[in-house]
Amino acid sequence: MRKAEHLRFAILAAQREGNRLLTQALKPLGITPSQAEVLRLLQQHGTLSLNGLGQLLVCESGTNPSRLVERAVAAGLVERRTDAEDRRYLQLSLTPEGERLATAVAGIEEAIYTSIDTASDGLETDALLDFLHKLIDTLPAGEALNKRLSLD
Amino acid sequence: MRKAEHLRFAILAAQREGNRLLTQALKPLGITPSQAEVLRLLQQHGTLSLNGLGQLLVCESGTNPSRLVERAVAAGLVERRTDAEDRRYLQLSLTPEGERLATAVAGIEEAIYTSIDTASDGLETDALLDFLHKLIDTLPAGEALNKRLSLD
DNA sequence: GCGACATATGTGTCGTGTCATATGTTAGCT
DNA sequence: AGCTAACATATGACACGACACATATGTCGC
Repeated sequence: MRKAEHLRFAILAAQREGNRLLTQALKPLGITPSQAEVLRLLQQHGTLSLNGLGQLLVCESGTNPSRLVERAVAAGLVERRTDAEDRRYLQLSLTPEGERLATAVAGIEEAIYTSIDTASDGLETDALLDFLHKLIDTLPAGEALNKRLSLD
Repeated sequence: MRKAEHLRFAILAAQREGNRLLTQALKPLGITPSQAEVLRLLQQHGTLSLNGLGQLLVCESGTNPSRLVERAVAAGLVERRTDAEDRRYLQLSLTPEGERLATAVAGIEEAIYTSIDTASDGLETDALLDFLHKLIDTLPAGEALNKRLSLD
């Protein structure tokens, strides 16, 4: 197998298994990885429009978070109001319950990052990031990631 | 943003955008990335059972490729016969049309690998592979990948 | 041969992810 | 004001991805 193919499948496998593990870890909270990302972004940014949220989401089509948010609203985690100034926009914000879950999510993510740190111990992670950014920087998910990096 | 989090999202973004690009590239053939993986595996291995196929699939739940294969059969790309020796097993193989598409897929993958080569030019890709394998080796998708590496 | 167990495959359900398209809202031009 | 373009959001359709559970077939001990 040529190296590029090996890399492609290794990235695919890492993403898929990471998502699976995160799904398990979040199951006690009753939410999915995508929903967790929504909660964390709203916690960090306070209020966002649907479009604004979409531009920060890596996990989901930034082009279409309608249904993702719809489920979060149905679960009582997110409030959705139309902006009085410009009725095209939604104002999304966390409910107290959403706030509580967002904090729980942060703890779970911490544990995951610790195990990533272990796996990358002694490795030149900057080179990996360079490589990945070369692949994604011009594409929507890469732009979402870069936007988040610049806001942190 | 801490580095582990950055890595997590970069891998997620790379997978998501790679899949999106591959979806576009495969659209003229009328198949999806997952179906393409099925065709390529059957082309390389001749005949596989559903379970055997699942153990080699990275892209899809190896635990349940029934419906993935079902769609490929419906599209006339794969033949599905029950094994006469042990009627629990299926024997999956490509139709001539499936064979033709599998070869077309191989060409498309070549183009992708060339662009991955460009992005990884001058980088220590072995370190990246080490890192990814540390993350996935004990998990199903990692085992599928390792099995494929050992068969190539 | 019979019954418990294991294995292979299928199905139901839910949540993504993606694209195309529809609807509602505002801004800008004349 | 009226028309049109741009923008934000919603919806329909289809394929994955994951999990739980159901069905069918084979194996092994008795």
